[in-house]
Amino acid sequence: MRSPAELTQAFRQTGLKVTPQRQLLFRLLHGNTSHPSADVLFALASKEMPGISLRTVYQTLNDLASMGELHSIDFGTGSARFDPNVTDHQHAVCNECGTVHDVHVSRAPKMSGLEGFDIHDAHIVYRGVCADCAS
Amino acid sequence: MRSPAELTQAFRQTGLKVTPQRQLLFRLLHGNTSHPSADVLFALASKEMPGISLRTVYQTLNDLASMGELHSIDFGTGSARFDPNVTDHQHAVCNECGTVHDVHVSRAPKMSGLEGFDIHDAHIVYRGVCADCAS
DNA sequence: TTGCTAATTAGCAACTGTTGAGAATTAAGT
DNA sequence: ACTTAATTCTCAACAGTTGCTAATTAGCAA
Ligand SMILES: [Mn+2]
Ligand SMILES: [Mn+2]
Ligand SMILES: [Zn+2]
Ligand SMILES: [Zn+2]
Repeated sequence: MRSPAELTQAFRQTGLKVTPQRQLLFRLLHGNTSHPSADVLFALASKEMPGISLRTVYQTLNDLASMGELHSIDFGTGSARFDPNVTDHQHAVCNECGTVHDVHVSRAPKMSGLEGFDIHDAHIVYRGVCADCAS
Repeated sequence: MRSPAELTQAFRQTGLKVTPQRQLLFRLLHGNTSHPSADVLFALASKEMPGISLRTVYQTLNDLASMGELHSIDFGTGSARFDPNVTDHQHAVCNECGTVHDVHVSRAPKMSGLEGFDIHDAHIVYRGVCADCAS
């Protein structure tokens, strides 16, 4: 995801308005590696801007996602997680605390057993126990 | 997933009863490679047994899953998909028609960027367009 | 075969995460 | 400042799944 300043330009160029609510979310998301849910972002945003609506949070997240600034990922944990890091990487999910960590694989694994399937994307999810929870 | 006959034994040994509803679901699931949702199974079951409850379908699926006979997989398509094939394999999901295909990878891909994470499971989801939808 | 009892079923309400709709507000170009 | 389309907020609706409970039933034992 680009910086709040760059996003401001991008939004205006697309005909989208830049509101205080959106600016706040730009700030909360930029460089955020915690893969927050909409709920968590709503809680964070509410601290700085009481009265902000959860609907607005969803709306902004959806806007960012459809602009390709954000990925919405469903790990099956009940709610979608949002990732401002749209560079190629994979994830490790802790079964104990639910945290999502960024990981990398050396090379995209080749698959077999399916002819003629045009792969657009491959996503690996590792599940297990993170270092913090192991102790 | 084991055969309906074997599941009958396994259920009784666990103190679970084997009802006509469950036997029907055993049959519908055994060897099924379509990764059906609860809804689809409910529709199939309803043809043979009108009046069967969606609740019962969920209950049986949950029982099978907690016995390890079935995997419940969330591909983010709105509803969980159930897979009676519990051997190690991966999946390819078509963005057009939503079908889920079984695929295999030659070797489990090593991840980097995270120390001390105890990996219990790695699941790869390939997304793209299947051969049928490409034409 | 019959009876007992705990498990199961069906039906429906409740729940969670997310989206739809619409009136009031506001960004931003003129 | 004025205009207007976009946005916000509120609240209802939605989908998938689970909780609850009275009525039914499987499976065991007598
Ligand atoms: Mn990430
Ligand atoms: Mn499969
Ligand atoms: Zn952990
Ligand atoms: Zn397809």
